Amino acid sequence: MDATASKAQADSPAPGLCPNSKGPIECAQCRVRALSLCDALEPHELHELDKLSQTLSFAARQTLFEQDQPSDSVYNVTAGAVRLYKLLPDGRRQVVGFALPGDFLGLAMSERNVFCADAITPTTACRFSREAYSDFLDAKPHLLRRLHTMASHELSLAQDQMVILGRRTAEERIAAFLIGLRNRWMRVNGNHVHVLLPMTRQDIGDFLGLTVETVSRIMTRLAREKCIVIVPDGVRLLDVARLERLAEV
Amino acid sequence: MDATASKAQADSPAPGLCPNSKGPIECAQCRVRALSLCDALEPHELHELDKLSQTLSFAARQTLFEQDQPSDSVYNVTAGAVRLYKLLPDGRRQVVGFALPGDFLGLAMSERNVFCADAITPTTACRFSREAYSDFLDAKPHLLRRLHTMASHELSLAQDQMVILGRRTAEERIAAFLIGLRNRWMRVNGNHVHVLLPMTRQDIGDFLGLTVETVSRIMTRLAREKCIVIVPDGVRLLDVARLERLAEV
DNA sequence: TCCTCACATTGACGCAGGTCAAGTCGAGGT
DNA sequence: ACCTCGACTTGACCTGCGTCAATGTGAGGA
Repeated sequence: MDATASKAQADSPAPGLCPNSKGPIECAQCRVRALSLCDALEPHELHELDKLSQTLSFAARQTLFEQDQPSDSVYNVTAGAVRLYKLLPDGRRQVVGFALPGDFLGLAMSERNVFCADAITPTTACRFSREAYSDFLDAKPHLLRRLHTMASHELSLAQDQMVILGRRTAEERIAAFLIGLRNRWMRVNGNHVHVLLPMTRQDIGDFLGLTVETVSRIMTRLAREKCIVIVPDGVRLLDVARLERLAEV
Repeated sequence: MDATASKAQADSPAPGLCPNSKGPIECAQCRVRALSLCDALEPHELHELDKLSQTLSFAARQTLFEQDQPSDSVYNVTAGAVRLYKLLPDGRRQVVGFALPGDFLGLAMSERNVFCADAITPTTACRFSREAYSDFLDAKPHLLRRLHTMASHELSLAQDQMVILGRRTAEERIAAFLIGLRNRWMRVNGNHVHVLLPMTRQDIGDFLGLTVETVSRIMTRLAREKCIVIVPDGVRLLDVARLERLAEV
């Protein structure tokens, strides 16, 4: 995850990005292609795409883009983890999602970003200018179709999250979060029980509509009840069946 | 709103629809066209669309479609109001949205419905078979683009709702709901202060993650504080500025 | 090696909103 | 005119989670 390149960048919200100007990785060799939008493309199209994209590295905490700013780019996350959140005027925060490798940021199709995005861990992403991306889409209706399918899927996930936030207890929220994240990591690294949690408890709380303290208490309780084990970089799931029962849609 | 036709139908979840088989209204004359997906079409395309669609009437409480059932149709609501909701196994309910005239149901692009939809008031809607609709889309990339823009917008609204559910007080939720609904009705009927509430308090509660009692109490309080007036079919907004401050972002 | 600082955990206590229980009101049916 | 039934309101009480405060922990820096 290219720590040295990331290290060179300021740990500030100022976007001091570090273009690798299309380093060693070509779209055709991309590790996360099968997970992402680009999977809809033919080899010759991937080559076109190569020329439009730029590989960037972000240090932990570095901003990809900020809410309400003009949205001039779209991104495909290739490594690391990104948190997406909205801020209220008084500082309350709602995390609307976490982007993992293979996830696409730029479904929004609006002039300005509707949320902030910043790297949780050192992260690499493919950047496309919105203009080039839009032209490319116009030329490839099947890509647009795939994009629309992805947006529909996102919408459905957002609605599931509405159920979680509106109608579930703290314990159910944590269970749903762990199961959901496990299923997403499985696509990336295949692991069924070891769930990486690169985000802080605060991030989890802001995603689930809970406080840090509640997240911590519930996780401790689940651990005490032998449902999970808390490990340095995440949790190991012991009783997946019980968690799934709690998370049950 | 064709009460007699609706009346003939069972007040049950069984879909006993009443096709008007394209009665008096042609797409070109449709009152809600400017608000809806179809606005992206040329006159000759509207004529094509006519042949694919079917106008249906639904009685209050009648089901348009149910969660997890195969999704064989998409709808464009032309009159009335529809509630969209998800059910948890234990009966808890989360309303994920309300569809008003001009709204499109069928962005989901999935094999099965991801939520239930039923009419709140007598409702009319244009129905398209998903197959015909999908073929039509394939032939009209600009329509797909418009659809994708709509889906993106929906996604953004769903994320706003996540903020409401995760990080706002009961009073702020009600204020945001009233302001949001006012803005939507304005597009339909132009009224700035009279907000129709065809849905029950229970529906509002299930949308905002509150109980009926809390919805009722907060509305009474806002009325006592001369912020709104509760009228038989909805509310009249007296202090829009204050509501907007409460609802802020 | 020790210091620092952000993150995490834990405990004591408070309150917004949930729960339970009466009413009130109004539209439809007979 | 009366009855019914669902929607709405209101009050009294309770509780899950938030708040506040103290403490633990471990990675990075001097």
